[in-house]
Amino acid sequence: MTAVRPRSCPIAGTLDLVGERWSLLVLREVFMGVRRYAGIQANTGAPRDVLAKRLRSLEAAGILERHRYQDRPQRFEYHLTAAGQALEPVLIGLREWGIRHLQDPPPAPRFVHTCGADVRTRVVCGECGEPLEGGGLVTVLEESGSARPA
Amino acid sequence: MTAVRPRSCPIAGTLDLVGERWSLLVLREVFMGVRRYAGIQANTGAPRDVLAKRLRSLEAAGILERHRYQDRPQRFEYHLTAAGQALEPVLIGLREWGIRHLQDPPPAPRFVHTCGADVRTRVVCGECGEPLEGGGLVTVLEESGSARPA
DNA sequence: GGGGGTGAGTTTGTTCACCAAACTGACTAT
DNA sequence: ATAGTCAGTTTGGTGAACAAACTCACCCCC
Repeated sequence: MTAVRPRSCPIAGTLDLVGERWSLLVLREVFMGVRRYAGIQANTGAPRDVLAKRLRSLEAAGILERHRYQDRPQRFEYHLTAAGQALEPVLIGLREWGIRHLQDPPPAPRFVHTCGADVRTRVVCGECGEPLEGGGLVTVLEESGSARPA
Repeated sequence: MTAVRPRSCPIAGTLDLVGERWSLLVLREVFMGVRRYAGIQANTGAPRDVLAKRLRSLEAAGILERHRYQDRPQRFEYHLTAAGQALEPVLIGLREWGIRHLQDPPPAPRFVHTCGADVRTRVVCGECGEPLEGGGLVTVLEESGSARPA
């Protein structure tokens, strides 16, 4: 029996925070400017109790901030923190993949540059900035020091 | 009561395929060159039955392909299709976010350029290629035609 | 002041997926 | 013959998700 030693890696860590069923859809809405409970609930379809729980956990993770915009009754808006904003490439990556690879791509909310064109993600070398189009990428396993081609 | 009309969008569609708890971790392993059941199970920690289910659904989604590498007993390896390869920016985006924003970032498997440097994602304009560093991005809601700043 | 509506949840009861652990079947190694 | 591996499948229990109803604090309008 091979020992089960789940890799602790930043991908897993990030998914612990935003990898649950509704979290990224909640973030999609906030990115689109829908900041209040009712709108997020209507546009995602998340059950109300689950949505409340997700909003709390995204807040606890430092991804959303809750701002009171009225007292009596207290009402809140959810805003992205800097860390939340930094999830934009993930959402855009998911969107881009869906547009290209889903069997029957649904209409896509557009994320557009100020010049009017759609944005897209690109994987680049962190140092020289050169784009990697599938090739030239190697994964290195830290624990063993061995490298294998992707 | 606001009517619940879940947005059908490519982000949601993509998450229907890879948004479940273990799917992206399975893909991480395959990207890292771990292609067999036992290795994927050990490195992700996914329960065996759930892993079997996820491998089937990723195969059905056209993201993985099952290749028989021996008969008697039949044994399989899981390989990325072109569509699966195209999820690379999402994984790299999650990894990059984790490295920068997790409270206590775990050691990261490296995704390196052939020049030896870590890769990263960049959001660029699909047309002019100009990088967008947080600014200059607008979300357009197709259904209403209204635009709001992100 | 009574009736209807909204916004943001919480409560309730059921169903379902996840989970760990045990089991299977076909093999290999000693 | 015994033990071990690989790739699952089966089993039974538990927690989470789910839909629907309910709550609470308001506002509006007649």
